[in-house]
Amino acid sequence: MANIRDVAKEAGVSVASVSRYLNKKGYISEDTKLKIRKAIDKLEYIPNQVARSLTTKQTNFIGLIVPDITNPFFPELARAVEDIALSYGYTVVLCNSDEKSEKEIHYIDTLKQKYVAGFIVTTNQLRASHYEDLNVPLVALDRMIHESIPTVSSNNVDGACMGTNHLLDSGCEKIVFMRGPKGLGPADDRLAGFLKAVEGKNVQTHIVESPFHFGESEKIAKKFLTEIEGVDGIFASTDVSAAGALKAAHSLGISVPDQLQIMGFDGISLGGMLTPGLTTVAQDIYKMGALATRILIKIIEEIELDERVIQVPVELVERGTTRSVHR
Amino acid sequence: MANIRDVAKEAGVSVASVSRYLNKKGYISEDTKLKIRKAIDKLEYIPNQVARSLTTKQTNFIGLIVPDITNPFFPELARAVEDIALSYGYTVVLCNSDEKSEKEIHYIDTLKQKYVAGFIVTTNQLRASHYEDLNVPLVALDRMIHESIPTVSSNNVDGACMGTNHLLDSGCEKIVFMRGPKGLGPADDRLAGFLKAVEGKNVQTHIVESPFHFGESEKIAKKFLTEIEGVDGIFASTDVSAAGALKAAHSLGISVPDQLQIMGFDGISLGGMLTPGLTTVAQDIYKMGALATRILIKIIEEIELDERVIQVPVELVERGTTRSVHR
DNA sequence: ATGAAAGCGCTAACAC
DNA sequence: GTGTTAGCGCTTTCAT
Repeated sequence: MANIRDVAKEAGVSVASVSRYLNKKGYISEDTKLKIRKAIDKLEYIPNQVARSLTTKQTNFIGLIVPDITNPFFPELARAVEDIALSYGYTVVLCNSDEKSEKEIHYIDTLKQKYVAGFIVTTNQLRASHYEDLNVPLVALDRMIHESIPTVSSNNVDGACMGTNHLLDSGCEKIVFMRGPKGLGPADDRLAGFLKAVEGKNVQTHIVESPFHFGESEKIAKKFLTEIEGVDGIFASTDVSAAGALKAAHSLGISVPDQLQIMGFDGISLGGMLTPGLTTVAQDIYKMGALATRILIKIIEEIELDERVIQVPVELVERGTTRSVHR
Repeated sequence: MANIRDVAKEAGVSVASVSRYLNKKGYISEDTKLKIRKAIDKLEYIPNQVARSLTTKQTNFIGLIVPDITNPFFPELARAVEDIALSYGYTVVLCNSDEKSEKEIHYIDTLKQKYVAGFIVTTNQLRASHYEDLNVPLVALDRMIHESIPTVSSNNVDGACMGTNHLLDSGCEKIVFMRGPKGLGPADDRLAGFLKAVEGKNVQTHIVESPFHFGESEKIAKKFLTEIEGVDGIFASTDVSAAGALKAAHSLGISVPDQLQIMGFDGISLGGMLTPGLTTVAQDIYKMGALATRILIKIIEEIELDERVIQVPVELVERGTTRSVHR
């Protein structure tokens, strides 16, 4: 493996020139450029990133922290992040925090020590102060951590409104809203949107808390579907929860969408795999990931940001768990 | 941020002693150990991994290469790998090759350059020679790359046999086997198991090729379900494919399991989310990931391996897409 | 425009 | 046992 010194020798120039050439910094004559290029080709030289990092205190790694890799929403997001990162020459390190703050801290510490270029964080187990002290480029994705940190998320309030209205338009009169964990940004916002949409309307509503987890959601849905009489609509804060609710309905012999309509939120591909297909408020997952990554890279490369907080619009995807409004 | 020199000075010893202490190499007296420990505590010293890597040419990163992060099988595998890796002090870099050999090469090159400790590869876009030249610890997971490379996989042949027999026992007389991509180890093995199981039995069989992708599988299943008369059983090589087949059946108004029984292979949690629940040949995904990681770490740390090729047993999980044998 | 040389923080020979 | 010191491969002042 050739190193920069070999290249310099081969080209008959100094290592400093080679370094300048590599980093496109400072002036070098066309002539030496050519010589260096030739030497690099000949020796098949590849710069050693580790050595470089030691001086620059930076790598081209981007840390992506997700709370639950087995929730399909996050792999879909990760894919987008990875795509964009790759196209800019960055490599993403996917870290699954399992919703545990120790793991999150561990990853942040480890990666920071390794001079990661920045983080994209889709979780918020930690207090905002923890991130603020970080002193490494950071963008929050899906969930806002703190106003001072650039954030890309969906318009959760509007999305939840939209979903609720669709349920209302389809004739629901007794809706259970399965809210996500308290204190979780998107979960709170979706609840807010729901409440806003039902306010003053002629509907009975119940709010039930449920984690973003299939099995739990199924259990919880089964419970309230048996305990509460006449529920004809469920709005779950997440597609995974909606899937649980759908499963619960099936196992109770409740027919969807005839007796019960179900609305999800996320737009993950799981929704299309279920039967009936899940009607959902779809986020533009790819766009969210892509946007967050572009923003992070701008911060890393010290390019001015146009906006620090971006809300990506959502879209209603009608499938089989709701009755068509148009008939 | 204190460095090793600061610690040495604070403790009144040389940097070499501190280094020895850190790496538990060579002898140092209890006395200096104590002094060093104190200095480290006082200065809150954390060794710089990058500097360390520059000399040792090794990091504690493990590269995990998966072909498709949106296929839930791989996140579930990744979770296991990550768990174990973390417990041994390694950090996993999850790379999604998207089944493209360029991306796979890119990741391997990039990470190798960064002195990754080793790779766990669950894909095989590249020729075996590519991996052999790698000269970095490597284990193949789920798919065998080459006999010379330690491998952890499921017993795909037996699993497929088991699944087929269950279909046969449940009364299937005309089975379509949806085989995975040709040349893909597990796909070929599962087909082999199927063929072995049906051999000499009184069944009609059709082999259809389908990628491990929901949408494609659905389309393909729809096609053969309309074209081939009287199919009463489908064995899909993957749960995701099975999910596609189930969806196809539903949309054609074919009732499962009464008219058509479906068997999957993988045991991912998606199977339980569907209605009816997917009967499947379940791999012990967590165990596979854990085993592969332990083996890789042994190779990295130059600990003797007991076995180089491990087949993890599979298990039949009966859910609703097949009729119970026991009635 | 180009080169010499001093680091970056650590490891590992080698000497004592 | 412990210390000195020469790298690891690169970047970056500072001269020239």
